[in-house]
Amino acid sequence: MSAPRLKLASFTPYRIVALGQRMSEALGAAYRSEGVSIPEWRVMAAVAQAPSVAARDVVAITPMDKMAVSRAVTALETKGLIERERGLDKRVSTLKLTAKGETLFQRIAAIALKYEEDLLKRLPPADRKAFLDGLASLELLDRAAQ
Amino acid sequence: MSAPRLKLASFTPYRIVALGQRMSEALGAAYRSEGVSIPEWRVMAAVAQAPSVAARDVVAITPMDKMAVSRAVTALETKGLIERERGLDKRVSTLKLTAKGETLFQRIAAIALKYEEDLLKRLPPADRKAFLDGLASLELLDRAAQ
DNA sequence: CGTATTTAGTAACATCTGTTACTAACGGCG
DNA sequence: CGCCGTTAGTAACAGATGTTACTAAATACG
Repeated sequence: MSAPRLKLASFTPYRIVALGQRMSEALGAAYRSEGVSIPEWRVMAAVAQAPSVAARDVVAITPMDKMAVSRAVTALETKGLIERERGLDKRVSTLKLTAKGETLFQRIAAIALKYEEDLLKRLPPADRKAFLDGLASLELLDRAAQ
Repeated sequence: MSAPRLKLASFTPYRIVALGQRMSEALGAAYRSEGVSIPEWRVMAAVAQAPSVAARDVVAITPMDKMAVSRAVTALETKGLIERERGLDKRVSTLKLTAKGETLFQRIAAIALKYEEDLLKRLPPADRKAFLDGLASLELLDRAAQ
């Protein structure tokens, strides 16, 4: 077989990245209109799903480095959406959403979940399962790769 | 049914974005070591697959805005990887890879294609097809959405 | 204990990216 | 031809992001 020539439109990693960017863009409208940036939204989501985590845990859970998390937390605190509490270990602060933050999170989450639902709903159930399974496999493989 | 609580790890758009980022990261090593940035690489790929395109076409083909393309083209020209040729319409320059650029492109493309192959190879053929079909559907749906 | 190493988080700087507004060139049409 | 709207590309600024190095606190261990 001839040397396959790389075409962007059929290069899987590129397609996934591009799709992800467009989804980010589409969802971004939901939280940008609420005055929340992407990294801030990620931190909110991470904290919402596991209250009282530390910033370091957010780094472990999300694809953000610790500086990005630090900045997002500072911004969220300024906006009154998140609280830090210093614990025994004086280096770490545990994070949780304020009431205001929780309300905002729920509002954005509802939009996000609806978006996901609309997207998946149009794939026939069998295809949907196949796709999600494939996604899971790639997540593992990619994580394993070098 | 209860209000589904958003969890990052099971939120499809997030998973796709995160996977894309990790793939970008993994592939990024290939061209960063050659002194080429992501936007530059995208421009090279776009030009390689359709020589003599104009910058505006690159904008149409890739998820980059015209400023990003402009900067990448300037950088690539400085590095001697790409050439511009002013045509009849003096506003547009057609782009093509130099010999050096072509060589570099092929070297990076080989790594990229190998990466893709390794990734897909581990999905059973049926699953692979299902996944790629699903991906295609989502690309369409997302494009159609609002 | 007390010194050495590690860890959580941030400050400060450099670089990259997005936005707005501009210039030059083209095309339409009176 | 000559004005007007449009298009390709870039300059210049603002804001976001990555990188390096630092501080403070905790742990390791002789």
